[in-house]
Amino acid sequence: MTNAGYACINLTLQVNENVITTRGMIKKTFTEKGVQYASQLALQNVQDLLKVVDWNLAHGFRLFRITSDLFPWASEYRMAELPDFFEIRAVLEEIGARPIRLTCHPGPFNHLAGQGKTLENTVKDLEYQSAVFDLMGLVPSHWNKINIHAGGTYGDKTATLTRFANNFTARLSENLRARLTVENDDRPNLYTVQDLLFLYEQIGTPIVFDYFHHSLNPGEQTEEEAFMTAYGTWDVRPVFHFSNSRRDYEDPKARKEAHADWLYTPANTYGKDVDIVFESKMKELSILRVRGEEPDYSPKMLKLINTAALAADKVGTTD
DNA sequence: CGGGGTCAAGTCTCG
DNA sequence: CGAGACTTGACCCCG
Repeated sequence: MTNAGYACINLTLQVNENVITTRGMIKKTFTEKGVQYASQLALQNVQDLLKVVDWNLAHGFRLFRITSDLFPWASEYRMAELPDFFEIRAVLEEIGARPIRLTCHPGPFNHLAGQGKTLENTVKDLEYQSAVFDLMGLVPSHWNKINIHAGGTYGDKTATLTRFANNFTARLSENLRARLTVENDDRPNLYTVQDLLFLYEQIGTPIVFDYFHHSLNPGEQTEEEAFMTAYGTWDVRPVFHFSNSRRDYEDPKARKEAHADWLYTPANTYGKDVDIVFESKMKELSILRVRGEEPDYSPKMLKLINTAALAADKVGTTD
């Protein structure tokens, strides 16, 4: 079976009930208010994450990518020193016990092949993500993937991926190593699925196949070939990413890398069982629409949907 | 209290 | 050579 999931934000809860999991602050505020305030925000974030997870279960979603911004300024303290740590941990444990596959996708600043401070920051950020999963009580495996891009090429893909592999082995904890995956990039100078196969051979990191990125940066492989290459690197059911092009379906002037608000084409899974995170801007609503399960929208939601739907409707009528 | 300018991090691309 | 983008806009100040 294929589970459908989406990334980070539940629009239904956000718009109607102000449920958000990414409360943060700018540097100035952190300097002024410190870990005390970070703790408050983190507690509210995890409490809201529990609501989102429960909403997902109530609506048939058993896959969800959590935000990597649950803990503001996480690199500047250890979670255990937060004033609200015990309460936060209790909520995380509750989340981890729910029957849903949780993943995360740390930011574009993570470069495991980087050097100096770049590498230090990367290790810190990735270890923090892994520690969150540990606190949730999740057994370390690719089931709960921590997925990143390989990062820049520094002018030499092979040398860079070799550095990535060395740092992976030398610098990361066992639990993090068990969770880390890499994803193919959308730009021709960055990494294709075929490029990333090198990493799999070196250190066994599975490849997250992103259909849309592949279409923009296919390398030598067809979609089916890249899909199968990535599929072969997994030791549990894979998680792949899917979205449609905003330029092709909603706005001819959009950047070619932009994701569409809605979903327009099915993902071909080539007869395999894979879970898919749909990276459409309208989040869970786009999946409900494909399923033909349009809920009764609140006036606030209708306003949001009408804004997003404009481009989509245009495509429909000019076809 | 709503709107707009601004915001940690690395690298690459585009204008 | 600076802005914008990336997996996700939210924070904070000012009028």
